[in-house]
Amino acid sequence: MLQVSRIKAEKNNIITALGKRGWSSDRMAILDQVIELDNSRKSIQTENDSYLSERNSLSKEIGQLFKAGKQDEANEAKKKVELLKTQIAETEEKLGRAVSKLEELLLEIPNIPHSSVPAGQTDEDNEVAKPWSDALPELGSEALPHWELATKYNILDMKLGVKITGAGFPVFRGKGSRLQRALINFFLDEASKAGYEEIVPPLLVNADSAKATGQLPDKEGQMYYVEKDDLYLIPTAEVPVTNIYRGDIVNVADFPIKLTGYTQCFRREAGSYGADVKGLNRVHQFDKVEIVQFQHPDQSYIALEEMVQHVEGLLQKLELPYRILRLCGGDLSFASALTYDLEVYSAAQKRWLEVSSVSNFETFQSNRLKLRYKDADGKKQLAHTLNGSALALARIIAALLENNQTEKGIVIPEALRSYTGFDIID
RNA sequence: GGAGAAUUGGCCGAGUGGCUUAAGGCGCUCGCUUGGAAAGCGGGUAUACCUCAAAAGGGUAUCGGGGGUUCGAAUCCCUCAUUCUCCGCCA
Repeated sequence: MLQVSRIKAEKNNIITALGKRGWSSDRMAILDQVIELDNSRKSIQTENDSYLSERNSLSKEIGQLFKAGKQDEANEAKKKVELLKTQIAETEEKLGRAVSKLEELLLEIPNIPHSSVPAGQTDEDNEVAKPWSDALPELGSEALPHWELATKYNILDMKLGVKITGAGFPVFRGKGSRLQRALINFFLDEASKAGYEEIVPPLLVNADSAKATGQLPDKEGQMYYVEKDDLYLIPTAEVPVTNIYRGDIVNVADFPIKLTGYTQCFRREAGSYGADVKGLNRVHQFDKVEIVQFQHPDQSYIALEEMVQHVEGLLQKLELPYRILRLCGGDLSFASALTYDLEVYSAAQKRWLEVSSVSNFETFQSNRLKLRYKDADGKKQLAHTLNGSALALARIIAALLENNQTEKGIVIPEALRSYTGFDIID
């Protein structure tokens, strides 16, 4: 959520920036609506505060009059307050309406893209920030996609998931299960080495948390919801981990705050079926290690690069061909100012699979979180938040299975062998 | 799940309708004092919003959350949440 003060101060910049996201000039009218509504909100509040102030001083007077035994004067004053109360009820209702309408409008405005974000509408327009310079792996014609390899080696059973739960809930078994666990431990160890504190958060969150990181109201249909307890299953560890600092005022000296967490992630992905989402390409439940940083605004873009490098390091150790995309304005998520997607080449499917998305949200999330720090002058400022997948398992496994298939079986990359305890799946 | 008790500032804690501008203490911080330190003494020490060109100052709200009663609520009522004790169930 953008701050109203920023919309007022930087309206023209914001118009340019939203243009990058493909906003038409009609939609830009919302900015003026916000400014106008905020001005009227202020004048209503000023009015209301003066009524409240009057009521408070009259009430005090009444108390003193009663004590002095001046019943008549006291009753006179009571009548005045009686009138004021009607007035207050009216202005308070107006104020409440203005505040909620303002918030409604603000929730419709996405984050301002960073200056380096390329213009463009769709994923076709994303910029390849770092291409894969070597030759892409070529497999023979007998190469199998991961869902067939999974059956061949009995390490993953999608049909069993259908029986137990429904479509999109994979069941890993045997070496597939071990591989899963190995990757989780590998990713967490690497994050710890990079200075991230490990967190095991709750997998269900309340509405306040979901709202603070932007899942509500924007992506309500994306989350599984437990009605009886009014809780949401997390779509990513970002939600509970980022909310650790909701409402906090931290010390500048605490920056950078670096957290990592492994969780299972649950996404309804309503209405998506077809070849693109076959096997592990898109599932309702998957495992992911997430990295999160809270940063001083001056440092956040340095941190973003560092996070991308961390994820690159993981892919290098797993010996997977990857490329890095800088998302264009149209493909950028609602809350993000700058996002790098890391994609891994899946040799059997002959396509790039997104395995990580690393973003700087600047103050967009922290404004909802109310996460602040005190600057050198003791003034409170919003912190910057960043997060990235490091990494999402399902698609990594898909790529590992496909790219590493040989006649003898699926070869486990060197870096993982101490975690898996075996070097081939056969 | 049932019964009872509780929730006050960074922390402890007083406060049963107007004397609260939330006492007192601890912590933190600044100053005085000192050769230096401790002790002592004095000051400061929540958040959001409004007002003000800015600062200073002023106003409003917040005593777990929400709602209500009242001229007036930390205090009374309703409701929800959380914590503790006991019972039940349980990996």
